[in-house]
Amino acid sequence: MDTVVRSTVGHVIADLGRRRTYASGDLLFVEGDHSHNVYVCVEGRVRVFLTMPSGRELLVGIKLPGDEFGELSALDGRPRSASAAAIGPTVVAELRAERFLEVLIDEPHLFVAVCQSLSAQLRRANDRLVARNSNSATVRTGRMLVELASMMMRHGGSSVTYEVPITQSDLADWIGATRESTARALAEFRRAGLVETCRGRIVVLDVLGLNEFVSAG
Amino acid sequence: MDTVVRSTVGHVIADLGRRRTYASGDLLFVEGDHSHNVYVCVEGRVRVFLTMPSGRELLVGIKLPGDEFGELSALDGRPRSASAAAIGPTVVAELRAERFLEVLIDEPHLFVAVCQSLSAQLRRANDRLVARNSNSATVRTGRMLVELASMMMRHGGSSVTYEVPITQSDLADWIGATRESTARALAEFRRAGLVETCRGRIVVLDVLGLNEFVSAG
DNA sequence: TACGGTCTATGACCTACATCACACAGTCGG
DNA sequence: CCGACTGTGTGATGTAGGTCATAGACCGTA
Repeated sequence: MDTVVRSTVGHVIADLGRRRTYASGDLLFVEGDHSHNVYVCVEGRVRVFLTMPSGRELLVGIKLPGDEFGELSALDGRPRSASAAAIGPTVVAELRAERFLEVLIDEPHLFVAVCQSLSAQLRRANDRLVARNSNSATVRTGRMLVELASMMMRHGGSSVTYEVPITQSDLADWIGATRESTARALAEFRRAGLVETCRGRIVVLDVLGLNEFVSAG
Repeated sequence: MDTVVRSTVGHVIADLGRRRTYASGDLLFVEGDHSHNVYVCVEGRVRVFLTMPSGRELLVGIKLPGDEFGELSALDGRPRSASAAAIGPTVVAELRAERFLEVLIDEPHLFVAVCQSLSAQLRRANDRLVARNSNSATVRTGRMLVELASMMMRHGGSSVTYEVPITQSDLADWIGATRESTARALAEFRRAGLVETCRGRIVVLDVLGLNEFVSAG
């Protein structure tokens, strides 16, 4: 039920919006921009991230096909609070804020869906705030890996092991740690036989085990 | 304009809701609760906070008269993501989620306001995430003090110096640091002649100076 | 006015992590 | 096949800030 409603928002944007294609790494918008379009991911993946003064990035979400993003600026008209970039070749649908709002006003049930999406993001942000303050870098690394593995699962990963296509630098940026700390955490997981690492990707051999590992201590 | 719209949401809740009075420290709801009421602060102040595994708290917002809160659970029906407690004697209006949603569906422009409120919270959460990763405890302490002083200003503080009625433990919990770190930061500010400290309150002698202090380095 | 509770202040550690530094392994273009 | 580049793996070292310990100030209350 929930997903039906949510996908409807995506569908509306997909139906009314203009298709756009991006190559890997292309930026859809950048933190501070005064653009107010709203997007839905149609094909591929989009990463939404904050840039810290140090220049490092901090992942706030990965958008998969059907997920909408960029609503914040569309809703309140303020500058972009985050940047968005394509992970691999990606197709999105782009809709102007004015049109988006018109549709929402016409269809209050879509408004509920949008609010729920915002709520989910807010809950997630709070979780991360707590995680950052209470978990070690190792635990955060493991948690993020489990999360990414689950995401792969959701999107057609069928094997028992999950290949997460990501560099250690990205992973580090995303959990708010250094590349080195992340590498050390991965080394720990590797020694425990939970993951394998190679250039550009991490293979989670035992998702449950990894989850256990970072839950217990 | 923005505030007019926002206050309307508050007014609706205040008009339709049931008045409730709380004493200092009383809990309105607790993280994990399955209640779904939405609130507006009518008189006094409410602090909304997360509880970390360590038992420490983390402030996510202070609600002043006119501010609504508790919308998340009302909107998505999920358990409370945070706890809310009265700071000093407080009056709020409480409205059932179902009624709240009915009104929103009837009045789409209120929906926009709610979305904007959620957006603002999300932006704020992101800011804190970045702050936590890039600023020292001292800087965060100072920033929070400046913010609290401004809040006092907004609410009738008229003098050049601002008395922030808060214990160091609370301040520490709110910025995600220990009481000791916060005390040391305050000692630094005190030596610089920017603040004075006494039992249960901090007097900001020079808001601009403090702001400068934590902005520059 | 003596006592328990709460708040402030500060010193002495000690760990988690960032920083720096370097070596090595894929991958790509010429 | 050979640099150049990008990614990985790990040691050495520094440090911010957490933890622990202690002491004094302030406040309510019996």
